[in-house]
Amino acid sequence: MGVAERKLREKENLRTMILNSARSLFFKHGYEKTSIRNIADNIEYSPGIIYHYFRDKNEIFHSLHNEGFINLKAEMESSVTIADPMGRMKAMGKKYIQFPLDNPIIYELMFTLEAPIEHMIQDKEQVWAGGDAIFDLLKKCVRECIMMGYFRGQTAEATTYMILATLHGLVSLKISKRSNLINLNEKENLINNSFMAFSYMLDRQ
Amino acid sequence: MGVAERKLREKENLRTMILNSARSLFFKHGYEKTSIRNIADNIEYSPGIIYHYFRDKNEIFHSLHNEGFINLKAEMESSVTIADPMGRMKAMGKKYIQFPLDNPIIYELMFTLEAPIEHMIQDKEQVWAGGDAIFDLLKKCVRECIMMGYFRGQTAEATTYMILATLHGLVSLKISKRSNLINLNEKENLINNSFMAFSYMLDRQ
DNA sequence: TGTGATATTAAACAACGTTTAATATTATTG
DNA sequence: CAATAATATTAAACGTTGTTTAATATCACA
Repeated sequence: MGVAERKLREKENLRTMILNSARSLFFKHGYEKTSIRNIADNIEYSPGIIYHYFRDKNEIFHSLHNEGFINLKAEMESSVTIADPMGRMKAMGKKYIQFPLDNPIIYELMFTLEAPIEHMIQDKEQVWAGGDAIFDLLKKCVRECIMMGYFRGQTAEATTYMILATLHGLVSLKISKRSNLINLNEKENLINNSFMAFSYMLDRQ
Repeated sequence: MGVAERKLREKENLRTMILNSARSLFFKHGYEKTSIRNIADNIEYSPGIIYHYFRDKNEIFHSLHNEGFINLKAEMESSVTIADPMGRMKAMGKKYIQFPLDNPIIYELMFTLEAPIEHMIQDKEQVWAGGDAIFDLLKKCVRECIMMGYFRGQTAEATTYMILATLHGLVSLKISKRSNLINLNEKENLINNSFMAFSYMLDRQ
């Protein structure tokens, strides 16, 4: 039961406890194997309590997904000081790739799973703040690159989407366990080498 | 003694009926909202029967996933006649992109969802025939491109993985409903324009 | 001290994937 | 043709799941 012990402990923000608990359980056992009951057990409350702090499971996912975007953006912005637009682009690309390698579960929430998006649809939210922030960060950089003669004849938006797609593709094939299954001679550093092959092409002017 | 054969045929029929039913229900209502009971209802059998033809739900997913790879490969191979390697590469890229736009649910099974991969792991299958086939098709083309002076200093495997990642990224952002949410001035033909931006870079020699 | 608001829980609901044991159907043999 | 063996199919149950309900415990304040 654990109720008595729990009451002795400090009862602070339960909402935060739920999120922390959910996050760590998702990390440990994955999304599919973590239930509301597991989360409730973990914080030593009954399952029903979670619905006083979140409308449904999707809202938990949506919260963690937002959190992820804040962290990813911060990572990428650490390269903002690089003056050369193409150099900055590559640096941000590297930062982008590193994020899902360090936080695969959160990244899945941010870019693959339906749950956080479904929550937005139910809420009639039209703006995807997190995704827009990342896209705009890249787009600004692409615009500067175009002014320097890169991506001749291409629009900034299409180019940005293409770059984001490449970065996303590189890591999402890994996260979905596909890259491990492909028959390869050189498995070592596949993502990094592929990013280099991409960088080579980016340099075209 | 054609009895045994007829029995086998009937058995094959029901197996096929289950797959057809599953496929069409997934198309109509999506993966999460289609249950074993729905499939059984659809073919007018009891739910239990499905477990005489498939070990579990993952095996159904795995079967459809294999089917998808056969179709995708056939699509891409229709460009095999193009002599110029880079031209062939771009043509195959276009075919690749079109496939998930026409078959989003199946594509999700092929490259995103865990279920078919989990089935392979349980079966101790080491070889991902479908994925390998697509990768090899691209890799051959990349090798020829390299011989013609493209992708200087890059390995064929890393380059192939990069190209596959880009193609996959372009469509998977769409399938996961992310591309619709990004704030864009030109939503029209986003994927095609982005593929053109990619093609522009491919041409670097 | 008593009352009303709030926090929390226990219990139930319908649906899920899956397994079990029983039954219906078919094939084979005496 | 009848009896038995083999197979195909089902009904019912199990332990989950996310979520809702109504009851209860806890707390702030009159």
